[in-house]
Amino acid sequence: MGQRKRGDGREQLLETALRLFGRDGVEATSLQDIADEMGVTKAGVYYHFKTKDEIVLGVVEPVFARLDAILTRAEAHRARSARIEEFVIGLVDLVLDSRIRFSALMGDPYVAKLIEQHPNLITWWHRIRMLVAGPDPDPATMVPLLIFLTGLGGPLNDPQLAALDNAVLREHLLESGRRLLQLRKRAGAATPP
Amino acid sequence: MGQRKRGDGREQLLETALRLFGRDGVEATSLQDIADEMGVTKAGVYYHFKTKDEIVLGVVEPVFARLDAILTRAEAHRARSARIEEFVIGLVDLVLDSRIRFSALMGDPYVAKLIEQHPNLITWWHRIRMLVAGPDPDPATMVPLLIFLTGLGGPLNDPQLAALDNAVLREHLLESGRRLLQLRKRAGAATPP
DNA sequence: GTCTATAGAAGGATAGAC
DNA sequence: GTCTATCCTTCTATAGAC
Repeated sequence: MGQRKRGDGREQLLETALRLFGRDGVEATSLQDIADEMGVTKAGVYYHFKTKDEIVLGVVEPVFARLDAILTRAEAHRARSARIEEFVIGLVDLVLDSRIRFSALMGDPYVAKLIEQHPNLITWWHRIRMLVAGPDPDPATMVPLLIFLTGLGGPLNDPQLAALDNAVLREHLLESGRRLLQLRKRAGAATPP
Repeated sequence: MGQRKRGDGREQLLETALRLFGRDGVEATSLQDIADEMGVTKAGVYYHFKTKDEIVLGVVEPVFARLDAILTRAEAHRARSARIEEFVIGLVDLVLDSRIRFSALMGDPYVAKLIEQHPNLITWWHRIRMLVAGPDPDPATMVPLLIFLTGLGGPLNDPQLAALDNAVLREHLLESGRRLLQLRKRAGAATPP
């Protein structure tokens, strides 16, 4: 008890912030904008968060938490191709779930600088690198990987594609990932001998 | 005569602005920042451009001009695959030439809003769409295209990859584009009967 | 938990001297 | 073509009442 489940002020604020960050960019979104959108005043926002950076971190951290879970699951596989496939699937689902353009947020300069200042948030990139490219990454692997990672958010910015059914969009994103990283259609079950 | 060739104030300013925009994002780059970087004052900047938007347009327009040329060349081909191949090659070269991360700038929210206000700049997207996907675009074509377009800038943000030789990086970018858009290795000359 | 009020810095933009 | 000086707005952030 003592724990409200929804509209929990803080949670609602983070949702609002995420929406505005995704639409206008972090730098262009002022605390005033967030306050207006929620129908409160700026001081009301400062009750929940001491600084703007704290809000941005609050928005970004859940994404990294899921990324961490995805990596842990992928790293458990023995075969490299299975690891990559698991990673791609997890990433696509992450992007689809938090539709608020994953990579637009991740590509945001404001967020990038914040991440640089938080060593524990930098680690995820090393882990992805290791997972996909191994200890000695070569450009032939890294270039497609980075295009996929950076490009994943692109289709969601297009109104027509964003309107697509989640399942349909998911298949197309997965197919693109498979093509880029050269995975066969299915790692496990399919095509029996 | 009467036309200075370099350090032409205006040109030098645009170069500086492009560098800062690419590094920190447009919104986070103030006219003060640009002035400081050039060793002049804010008012000095305002002599060359009446508003910040004018500077951003000045930075963006050359890119669109080249994009326009690329599209015109690609549209001249009869076969669809040849059109796409020509487009991919042109785009990769554009990104490599103006290394200042093409898609980071294009993905910038500030730039996006400016473009929306300039009808003649919106056209390019319709042309690409038509070129690659035809009059009735389907998701199976659009999703990979958007991933490629959005993701092209990714590798250039990675210090290790950005340090690569232009020719090497070019080949990897082209290969990624071919995989995503499913082009065979060469459209014309190669593999004779 | 939300408000009013305000401080203090930084932003875009202009006027006018040199 | 560049400067000083200034204006107005908006920004982050804080203090203190309700």
